[in-house]
Amino acid sequence: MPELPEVETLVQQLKRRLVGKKIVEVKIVNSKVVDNKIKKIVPVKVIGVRRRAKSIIIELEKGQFLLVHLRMSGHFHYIPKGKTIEADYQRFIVAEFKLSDGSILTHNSIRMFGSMKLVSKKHLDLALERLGPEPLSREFSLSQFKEMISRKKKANVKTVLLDQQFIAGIGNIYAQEALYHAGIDPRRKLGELSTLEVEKLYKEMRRVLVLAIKKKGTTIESYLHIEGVGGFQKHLAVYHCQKCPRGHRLKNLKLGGRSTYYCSKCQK
DNA sequence: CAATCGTCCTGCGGGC
DNA sequence: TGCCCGCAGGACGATT
Repeated sequence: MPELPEVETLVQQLKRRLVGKKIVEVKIVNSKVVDNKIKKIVPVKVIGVRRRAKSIIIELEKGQFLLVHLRMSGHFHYIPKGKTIEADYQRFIVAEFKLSDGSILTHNSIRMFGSMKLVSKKHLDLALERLGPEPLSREFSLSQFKEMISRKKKANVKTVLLDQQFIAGIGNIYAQEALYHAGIDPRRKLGELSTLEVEKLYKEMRRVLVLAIKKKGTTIESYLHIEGVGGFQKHLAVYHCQKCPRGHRLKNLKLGGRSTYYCSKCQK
């Protein structure tokens, strides 16, 4: 489930492999996931690659952008010139991009949930305008977080962390991890959190995200980055775990329709 | 205003 | 053993 750290990892890796090259050929296998219009604009040069929330933005010449959302199971595979696509990566290909240096980028998706759209600057801005702040941006201060929390007193803390309009890029893994490390029960209402707890949540949320980026994300089930598997799954405290780091048996409940692991002893 | 539900999709695990 | 049901998950709109 690519969330902020997984998408950030992919963006850094894609940037190194795509920027300055041209996409010379496109093969679209699943046009429900990948916009057919991309075929009409090749050859086209890649200007930049960046991230906003869980979206990858590939900037092309002439004010065109590829807006990519991987949802749960999307990934990329890069094949240098002269190599062939390994059998593992031939499965679930939704699109293939041939680059000007002879390399190939495949976009794969198991669940076919994601999307890759060709958009103008205007449509890009429109698609991203409702997103909340980036938790790791310099502008996202503790005082801003406190102010945001004070505006939604009745909402529960875990659901709000998953709300992309509230804060952008956090998903089911990192919401649960941040809450565990902050010692906060996921069912708590925002209005009940003490100043100290809000500060702890702010700090732990950012710490967990930074560490997860350093480890190139969490590989559980299908996530892969371009160079292999992530490493953060070794650091998970609660997500998909039986016991917390202090050895307590974890509880699981549904919150906002999502499975939620937490420790009733460590999280109050 | 907050929470829940349905929708999109397919691999896989559980149960019979 | 084999098959079928239902769950999982992110975003978004509609509904409660």
